[in-house]
Amino acid sequence: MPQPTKTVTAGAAPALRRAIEVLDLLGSVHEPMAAADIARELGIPKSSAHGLIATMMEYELVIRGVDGRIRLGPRLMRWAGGFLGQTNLVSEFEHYFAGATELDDYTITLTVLEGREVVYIACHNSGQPLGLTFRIGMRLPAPYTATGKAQLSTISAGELERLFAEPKDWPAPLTHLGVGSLEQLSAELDAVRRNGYSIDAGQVREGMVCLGAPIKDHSGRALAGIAVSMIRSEATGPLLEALGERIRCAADTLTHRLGN
Amino acid sequence: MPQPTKTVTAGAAPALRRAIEVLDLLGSVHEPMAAADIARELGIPKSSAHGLIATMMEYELVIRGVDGRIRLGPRLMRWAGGFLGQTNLVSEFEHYFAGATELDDYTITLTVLEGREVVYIACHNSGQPLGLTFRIGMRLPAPYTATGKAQLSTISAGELERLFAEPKDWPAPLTHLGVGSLEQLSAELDAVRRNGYSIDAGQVREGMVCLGAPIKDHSGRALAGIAVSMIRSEATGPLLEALGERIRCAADTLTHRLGN
DNA sequence: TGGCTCGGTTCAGTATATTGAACTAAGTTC
DNA sequence: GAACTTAGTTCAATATACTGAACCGAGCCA
Repeated sequence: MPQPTKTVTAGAAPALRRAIEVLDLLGSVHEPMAAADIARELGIPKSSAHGLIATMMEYELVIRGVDGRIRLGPRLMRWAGGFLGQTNLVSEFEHYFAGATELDDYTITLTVLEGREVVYIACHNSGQPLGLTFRIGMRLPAPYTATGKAQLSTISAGELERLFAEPKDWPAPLTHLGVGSLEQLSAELDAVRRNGYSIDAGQVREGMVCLGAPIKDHSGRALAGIAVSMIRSEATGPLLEALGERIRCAADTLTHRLGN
Repeated sequence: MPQPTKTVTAGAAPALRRAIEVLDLLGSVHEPMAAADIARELGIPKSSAHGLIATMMEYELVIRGVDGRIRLGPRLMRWAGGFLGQTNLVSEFEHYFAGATELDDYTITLTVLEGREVVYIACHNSGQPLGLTFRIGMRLPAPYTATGKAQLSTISAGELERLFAEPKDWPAPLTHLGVGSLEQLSAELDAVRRNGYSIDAGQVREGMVCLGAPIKDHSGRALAGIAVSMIRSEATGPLLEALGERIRCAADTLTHRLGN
């Protein structure tokens, strides 16, 4: 009975799978696409794409612009609102940092891990210019961000390997400091586990330093990550260590408040 | 050939339709559900729900909590980010109101119309307590909100009737001031078209007054709505009129900046 | 403890969703 | 302005996804 091929069981709800692919595609290119382009890009028959997109339009998952091209629709915002409302992560985050006045001058962010990327679900941008304003819904490559490394430090070596073994799995570096190998990443994650907090020193943006820590579920796996960001010139040794402790402590408190 | 029943063509991509229903359901109840509950609630066979949910979990559209119950997953945030990034509505909004310092003390919101509701896609909450903090992803019934009325004022009478003809179509009022009939609403929308801005005086929250205006596309149909909110005691006649003009002017400018 | 309820999972048969091919229409090029 | 390319749409035939029924297993109550 050899059938060990881990084929992705492509035999259930194909319409749904394809719809997901369409939405991912539209989300990754940053402009609308013609229906025929979508079909070509995904390698599905034109007629199938046609029917699928018609149904998706009916529900406003996608909308057709004035030029006839397809773009993401507002229904997606409704679901995102449901996700944010269902998890109390965001409200706990808001509440906690509303009370942490000594961090008021820093930019604080909350993300969830999504594949090889982190997605920002809450942001407190301080007045201080970092060369980057975090926004809800924004995505960045996990291995370069502080929140991403914090979350990756809680998954198993096997899972990590599955995510980042191949060079093609690696997102393009954002600065010349981007890590590039599984060994390097996994050594760094060891350090994260030892210290209790993660560091991104200029891997996302030149001149920006971020410290992150994971919020964990009952099993110890990361549910989300938080980070504090500052400009490089401010990131002196003692302050860095103090803030690292601070963010680790914040993550632990939030982990606890969420019942874990 | 009598087959005039506008049956919702339930013969295309049923898996997708059902997945949408599942996500809507999970988004509307504010807690996780057991798979069997979902099947019962939607009136679909248990086995179908099982297969569907398995596929949805594979893509992290939904996730299974520690108690085995199903909740919305983080993938939805990614799509929302795509939607927000694709439209420059949000960035134009941010940019415009960042420069409008005379409105700094007011709460300003941006919504899109989604069926009978508006969804908040950007919010500037002022310090002033309104008894309600607007949050991204939040939904409110369109006919009670200023942004909703502003957007409804741009659709045809026929469409309006299709949305709100039946009493059962009306969302539950949020305060004792909620409108309740199509006639009343449509008279109010006439006034909105005359004045150029819409008013919600205590229909969303007792003691809160909001003024809204529509951002339009090339055809004159609303693309989004913006509103300014204040507490009732502040909403004196002259100020109200000035702010109404201001928000209408802001909406027109944004309409123009978006190329319409 | 033993029976019962209810959630989750599996599987073969059939109702039906997908698709290849054919067609229209609109833009583009020479 | 005519030929060509390409997007959008339609439809019957068939490959296949959904379903009903049956099977586990855990929790609950008497």
